[in-house]
Amino acid sequence: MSKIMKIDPQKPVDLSAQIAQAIRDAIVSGQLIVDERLPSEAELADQFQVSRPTVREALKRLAAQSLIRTQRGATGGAFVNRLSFEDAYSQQITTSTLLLSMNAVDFDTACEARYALERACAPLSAQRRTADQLATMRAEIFRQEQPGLTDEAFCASDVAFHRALVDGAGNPVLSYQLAGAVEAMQPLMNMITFTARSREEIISLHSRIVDALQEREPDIVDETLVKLENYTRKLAQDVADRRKKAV
Amino acid sequence: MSKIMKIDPQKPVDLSAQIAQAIRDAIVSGQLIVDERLPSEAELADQFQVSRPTVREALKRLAAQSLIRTQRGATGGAFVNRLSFEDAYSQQITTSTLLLSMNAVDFDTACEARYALERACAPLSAQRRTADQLATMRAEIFRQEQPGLTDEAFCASDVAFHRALVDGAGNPVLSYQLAGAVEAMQPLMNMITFTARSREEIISLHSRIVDALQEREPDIVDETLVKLENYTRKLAQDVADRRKKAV
DNA sequence: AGACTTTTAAATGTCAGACAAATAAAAATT
DNA sequence: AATTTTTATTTGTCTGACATTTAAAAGTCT
Repeated sequence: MSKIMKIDPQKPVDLSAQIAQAIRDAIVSGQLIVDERLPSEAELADQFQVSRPTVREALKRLAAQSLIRTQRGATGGAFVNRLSFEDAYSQQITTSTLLLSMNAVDFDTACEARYALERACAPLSAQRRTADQLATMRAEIFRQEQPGLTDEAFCASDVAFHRALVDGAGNPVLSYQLAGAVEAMQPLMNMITFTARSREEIISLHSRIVDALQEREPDIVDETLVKLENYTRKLAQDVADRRKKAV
Repeated sequence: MSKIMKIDPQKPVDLSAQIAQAIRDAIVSGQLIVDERLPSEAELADQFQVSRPTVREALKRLAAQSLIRTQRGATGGAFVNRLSFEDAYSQQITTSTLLLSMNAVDFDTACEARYALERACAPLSAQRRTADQLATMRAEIFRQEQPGLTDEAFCASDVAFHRALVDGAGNPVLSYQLAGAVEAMQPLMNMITFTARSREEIISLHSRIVDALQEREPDIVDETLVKLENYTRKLAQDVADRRKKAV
């Protein structure tokens, strides 16, 4: 392999991290292309003048970022992985969720971002939504109406509803970008206890959204999302208030 | 450590990947909290009944996802890492960039998503922008006006301009979410050759945006972003047309 | 007693060497 | 020609050892 990748053993950075960074740089820069095979672990160890276990550790770093996949066998090895929308989606959700919880992001901040971004989809979703997506949204509304549904399941259904709404925009980049925004809020939403009355209100707003999408009326989608945001914020505020009172 | 984490050696998944997943699940679920120390490598090897190198590989997977950080020494070990906005930002940019390039996402799709999301920031940015952010945007406009600036530098300045615009919304979750959208397009934008005339037009639109932000006029920000999107798309289309002609 | 230096112990980082498991391709067999 | 077996190569995992780092403990000096 003629790709130029270097590490500096004098640097106060672990060798495995340096090797991983060098390979990542080669991937990001296009020097290593999708499905291309990397040299074997033994060859990489030679090239970087380190031991094989150190190379393995570097490769595990890359695998954890979905940048490579490995395969055993005669024609095995490490290959540059095509980062799929699915992988990216999943990473996005985990990252967003941790980001919010670890940094104690408050409900209002998260809610504001989520609805701002979701409303950005409204025009495209009104234009491009498919019958399947409408059906998904209606199925989720139906689920939300079921008696005895736990709050957790209600929240999960809410997420599914909004995902279908976002997917209606027919832009995979948008769907990916919004994956975190919508799903990261689930833990925060799980703090809310949804009374029969609040569920009814949310379901009513969901229905209005799906109707407006069907009729291709983005303005109504947008203003209903605003209403939904305000209502959700109020519910969260009620929870916070009740907590203050209980202390 | 009383945290329940299990792996199944019969599963066709690498042991190190399973161990990493078990620890990640414990972090995501809140069982392991920020700054908490994990057991030593030797202890983990005991607990999971694997060798220490296998534990190390698992820990490298987690480190690559910024979920843990390790430290040598008597009181060293692996600690649950607080995922910072900076880390998340950086990951987001890398992921988004690779996603677009590896999946051959076309310019229009990426552009559409980016501007839809950016326009979602307009009302908040108009409301909350600071003098610093305005100054940053004006500095970037000044840079863009400089003669002899390479196209690459022009694109980088464009990114910096739009980042300041997004940061003006004063919502860190929004800034994080949009990091990918704005920066991932840089490689795509780098394909465009900006003539003096096109730069002039872009700079003019940038100026109008920053003026509208200063005057807190979100509608003008919005419609100018639409113009910018259309103009950018046209430039990219011109490049594509020229490529077709050259074949 | 306080400040400074040295030693200690415990952890991660790296290495060498060996064997196991998986896998496709080549060779042998039917 | 189709099927089975063998081969070669790779990754996956292990054992064992040593190096480096680091904070804390112990020792020394003023």
